[in-house]
Amino acid sequence: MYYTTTTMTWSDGVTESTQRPQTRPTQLPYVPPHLRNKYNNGAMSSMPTSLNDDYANKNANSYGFTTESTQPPLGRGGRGHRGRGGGGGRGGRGRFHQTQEQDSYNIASKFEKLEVNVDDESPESTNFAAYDDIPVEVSGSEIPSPASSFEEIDLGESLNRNIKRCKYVKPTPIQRHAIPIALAGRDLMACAQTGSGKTAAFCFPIIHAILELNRLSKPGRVAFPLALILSPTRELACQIYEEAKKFAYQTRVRVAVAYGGAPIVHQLHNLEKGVDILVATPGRLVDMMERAKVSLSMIKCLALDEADRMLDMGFEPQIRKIVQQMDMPPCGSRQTMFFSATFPDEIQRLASDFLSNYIFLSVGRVGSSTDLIAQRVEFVPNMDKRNHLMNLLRGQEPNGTHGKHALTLIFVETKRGADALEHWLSLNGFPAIAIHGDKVQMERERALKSFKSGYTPILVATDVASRGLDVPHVAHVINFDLPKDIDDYVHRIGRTGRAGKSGLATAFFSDQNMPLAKALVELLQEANQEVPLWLNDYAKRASNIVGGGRARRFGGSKFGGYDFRRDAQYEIENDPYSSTYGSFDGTASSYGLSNANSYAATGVDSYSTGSYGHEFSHETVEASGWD
DNA sequence: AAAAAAT
Repeated sequence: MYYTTTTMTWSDGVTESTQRPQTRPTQLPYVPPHLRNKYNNGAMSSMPTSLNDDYANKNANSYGFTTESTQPPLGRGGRGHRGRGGGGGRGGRGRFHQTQEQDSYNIASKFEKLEVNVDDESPESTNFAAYDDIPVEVSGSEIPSPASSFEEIDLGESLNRNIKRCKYVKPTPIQRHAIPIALAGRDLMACAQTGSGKTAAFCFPIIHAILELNRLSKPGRVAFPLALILSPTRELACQIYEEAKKFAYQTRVRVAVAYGGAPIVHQLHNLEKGVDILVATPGRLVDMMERAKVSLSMIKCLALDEADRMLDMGFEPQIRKIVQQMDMPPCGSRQTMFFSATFPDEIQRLASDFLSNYIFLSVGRVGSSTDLIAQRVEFVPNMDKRNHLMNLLRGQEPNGTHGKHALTLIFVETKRGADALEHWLSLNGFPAIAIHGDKVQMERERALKSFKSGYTPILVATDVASRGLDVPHVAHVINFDLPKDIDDYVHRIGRTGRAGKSGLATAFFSDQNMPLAKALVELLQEANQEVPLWLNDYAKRASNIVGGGRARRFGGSKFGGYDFRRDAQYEIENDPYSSTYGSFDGTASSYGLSNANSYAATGVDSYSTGSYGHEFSHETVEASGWD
């Protein structure tokens, strides 16, 4: 139906500088519980509920926000809307789907630095043509129209200036779609490969909204950030922080970062100067909140990067604590945005607890964006891995792939394994360095810097480096040990082939990786990669052993390009209270805003037809090639 | 059994 593919060229704004204060291990002052003051929670009743009331009023998607003053708040913690699950009853109710055509893009390939540290990378190898055929999937109610240019978006004078400074000429696909959604104040679940401009996609609207609020944070003992961005690793938090600072340059919007492993006093000192946007890892943030140094009571916007990691078993309790058990405004009276390259069903289900009537957006699924990455899988028994690796590395030396502009990233399973392999490579004359979570933060950052600069063009890493990290010039990702989870594989190989450049990913498959075989085969097929015969055999055997796994329904989670709500019919049938769809029908009526009304009220009527306004049907699902 | 994230 509306499933169209398109031509585009782009390159993301590659972040280069990571100028951070040097970290020194210091003793942190212990704060006994009775001194950990409770912050007062009031004084926000006069605050607008949406970051973007102004925008919301101009758009078709304001309900739930602009109506806040006269309407009850949306369901708290995502449970509220489920209570209304019984309402409605149309076939395919509350489900919608659309795909849109893209224009061609022409983006300056380099991010101009506003700071020191100039790295003379050139875009000569950027493969623009490889970004043809980027499919975009959007589902949700009343979807804002995508923007084709930054002029059209018009984020205001100072932001426009920064966009020019960054040499962003045209928005990337994720930016085209996500920015209007975010500006409309809507909640969002977005799938896109990191390195596709995601950070800018949520930073620009956040900064814009804060400027519109015209209520910048003042210095004080307790920081009241207006926006919170969460990251699963410290390095990624730093990276986002650096980018956000560039975007907020000369806007008077203050950005601060909070992460562990570095002395908290510096971070606290920075907070006291006033914070509008706080970028944080969960642990340190909780620490600061318990010390009553940060209150989330003023949060208007919450963004989670690498959201699927943030909601996995290890992280979920911390996220729930931050989002649901502290003083953060409830779901529905804040704006919430999730970004990730992969979004498994279970995680989508969890995430929907934190979202209110959200839009699902997926840009660039595997068949398109990872054509840039040539994937190879080789059968290598554990015993032979080191020798095999050495041959591989020797083989790429003559090609000049060992130079500054061609880095090799090797993933291993364990921290000990990372150290061991680093040591062994060094012994054999390969300039390698390891990064993992057992190193102190300073070593981690030093390793990353050494790798980025090409001083040690081989980085041996655990999954600490698998997500979000943007290192230009990674030409080769080697999965020395394959991960257990196919999504981790996706994130790992995503460290290469970035910014429109091509990359190579080699995996060493051993007997232990049997459980991964099936998913790996599916992934390779979807990415138009050659599937070794032996791997196919493994996949068949594995699927017999593992028990015919339909664990990942429709294989849909691979590149996240699949709104799990489409499968909700199962739950609707079985249990009306578990329906995620109740909110859509329910919201419109309980808020007294029919679609027609809201369109009329906002003067946006072009969405009500065809490609934008319609609900998605089985027809469109089939047309889009799933099932 | 493993990695990440607070001290």
